[in-house]
Amino acid sequence: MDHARKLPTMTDVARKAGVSPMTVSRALKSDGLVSEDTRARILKAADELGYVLDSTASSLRSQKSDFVAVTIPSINNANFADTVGALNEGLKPRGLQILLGYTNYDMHEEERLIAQLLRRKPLAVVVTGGTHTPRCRRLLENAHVPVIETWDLPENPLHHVIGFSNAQAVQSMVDHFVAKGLTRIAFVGGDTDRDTRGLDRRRGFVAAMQRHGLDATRLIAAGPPPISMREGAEVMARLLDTAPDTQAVICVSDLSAFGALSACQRRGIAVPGQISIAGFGNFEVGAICVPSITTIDPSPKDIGARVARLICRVLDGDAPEPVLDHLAPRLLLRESSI
Amino acid sequence: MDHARKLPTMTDVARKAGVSPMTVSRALKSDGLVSEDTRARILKAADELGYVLDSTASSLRSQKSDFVAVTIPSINNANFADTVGALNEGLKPRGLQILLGYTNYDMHEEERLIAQLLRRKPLAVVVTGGTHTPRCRRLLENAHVPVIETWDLPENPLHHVIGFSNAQAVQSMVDHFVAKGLTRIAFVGGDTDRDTRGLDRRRGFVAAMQRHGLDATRLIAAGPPPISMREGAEVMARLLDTAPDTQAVICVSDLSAFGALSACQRRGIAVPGQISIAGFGNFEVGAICVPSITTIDPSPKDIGARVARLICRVLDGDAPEPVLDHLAPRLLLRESSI
DNA sequence: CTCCCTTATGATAACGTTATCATTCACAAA
DNA sequence: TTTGTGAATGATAACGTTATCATAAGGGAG
Repeated sequence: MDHARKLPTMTDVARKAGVSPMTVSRALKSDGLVSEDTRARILKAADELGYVLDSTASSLRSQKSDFVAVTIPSINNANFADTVGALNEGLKPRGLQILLGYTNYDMHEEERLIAQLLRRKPLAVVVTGGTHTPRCRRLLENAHVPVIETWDLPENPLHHVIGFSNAQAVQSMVDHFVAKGLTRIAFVGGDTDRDTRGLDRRRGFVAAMQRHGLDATRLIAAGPPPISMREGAEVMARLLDTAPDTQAVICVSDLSAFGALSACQRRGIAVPGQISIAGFGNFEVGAICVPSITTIDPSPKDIGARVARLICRVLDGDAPEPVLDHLAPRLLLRESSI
Repeated sequence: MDHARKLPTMTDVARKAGVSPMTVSRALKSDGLVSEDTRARILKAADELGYVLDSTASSLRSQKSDFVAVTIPSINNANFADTVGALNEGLKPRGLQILLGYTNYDMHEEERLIAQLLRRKPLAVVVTGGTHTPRCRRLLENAHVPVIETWDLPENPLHHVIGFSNAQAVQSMVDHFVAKGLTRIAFVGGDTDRDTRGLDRRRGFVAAMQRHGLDATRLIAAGPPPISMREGAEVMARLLDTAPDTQAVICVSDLSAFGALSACQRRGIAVPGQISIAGFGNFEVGAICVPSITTIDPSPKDIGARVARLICRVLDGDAPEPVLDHLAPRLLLRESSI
């Protein structure tokens, strides 16, 4: 491509249409303050020149961007993707553009990313989770921008929160199994502090088991996040070897739960006949597979839609108080558990 | 948050550090032309003020952004997510920022998106697929920016191409089944022109069947894209009712293939005993499920990595000629097919 | 016919940074 | 001593747009 050639500017359009640049600016943003035939002439000139507005200059002069910065742990996770997708849909009518970053489940990467994203002067910042490095918190506080923490209930919220308690959700799953008479329950998930949501789920498991006076030591580490189907299968195989009397397995996500289910199928272990399996996240695979997998639905799209609505409210000057939107994920009982 | 307060600028940092703004600018980008103690003083002042560089102003003045615009059909597709993830990794060392947009498998939405993204003056534009609206093509040509089409082999490339022939890949799958002695083969996929890659796969199926002198009319429409596991299951149920003598099913993606497999399992149909199933994309679910699903691996991460490398080369002034990187997806034979 | 108000347009300056050229100073070579 | 060289820093202007204020033309009320 010819990099050398200079792109046409508003001044070029103005000259061609026989008006001032200011009138071009007004015409392009449908100000209503331009006569119809002038506007038509300008649009025609712009089209013929192949003119494209320079958002950079526009943002600099008007001192406002149309960016919303968003960080998620991984792009390749249907839950977070659903949240971002719904957020994107909700922001589209306003012409807002998402600036997406992946932290790779790493708080320091999040810090680096936030520092980079803040340079664009986003209108709002949406982060996944409520645990951040001190410098990351400082950066966000200094930015004087609305911040929304999601997928979690932080102890010390930075600002707005739209999330749920991961620990509580898993406790409800434990309660359900215990009510069914199961006592030898294992938890499959990560044990590093990288995936804080995963750790919260694990904590919820331990707390609930202890509350019921049950042994909470069947904790199977599955390595660093993301914990995929493959890790779920490997870990389940290990569990079947070391603790074959296990009655139920709660997995940190539906993906690892599906892997666990596959491992059982390969060994001819009946699910839920011999062992019950549950996941987290209501991924599609868990609804379609045979048997379908009991899970907890955190409504990722709902989170995204709510974030979008909150951002719109804030931009309208509404919502002066920090919002705390505490969601309650639903338990979905399916075929994989008795 | 306090929106009113003005954020500190380079001038504020300069005043505090007792230097000129120009020196601050140099110090912040590690120009090497600033003495060590001056730089230290400046960084300290910047930190104390909570200063964050304004990329908008920087881009405007230097007339170059650090954006790479990327459009993909859907955020919630592990294949495209893998490509974007690898692309992101490859661009990170250069400090480039991906500007991501979702076309929702709609060429007109792609056009709208490209028009919006070009306003940021991206350094390069990466699109999925090789079919675009005329205006979209015009926009990209006028932008004087390197364009890379991926996941496809366009007939009339805009510029660079890093992709493969979807039709050819499916033909190799048909050839494999025919070599195994199967003749009554069905294709499950969309029939709208929205998902052009899906249509190409369908065309490849028809062409290969005809080449073998076989009946190519077992084409099962699965509605508009994205075609998910659920649609795969529904369509398979329909196929088992209407054409129970089908020996093999090739699905437009592993997701629909997994849905088809589940439908068979619910009906007690043996896979591959009674019917063989194949997918496309090498999604994780197909590798883990029981039986694992025969598929074609388009190496999404490889595509992303290659795109990143090409962009870096172009930015280095290398690669004056349009690059045509023709990849050859591999056939992965698994348990779901004889 | 004047006055005021509305509508359409223009002139000017400014957003925060950096490209570019200019200057200063120290120090080595002649 | 003069001259040359390089390193460190500063002064100025410019990137393309739009906020703001100013102006001109038209039209109805008095």
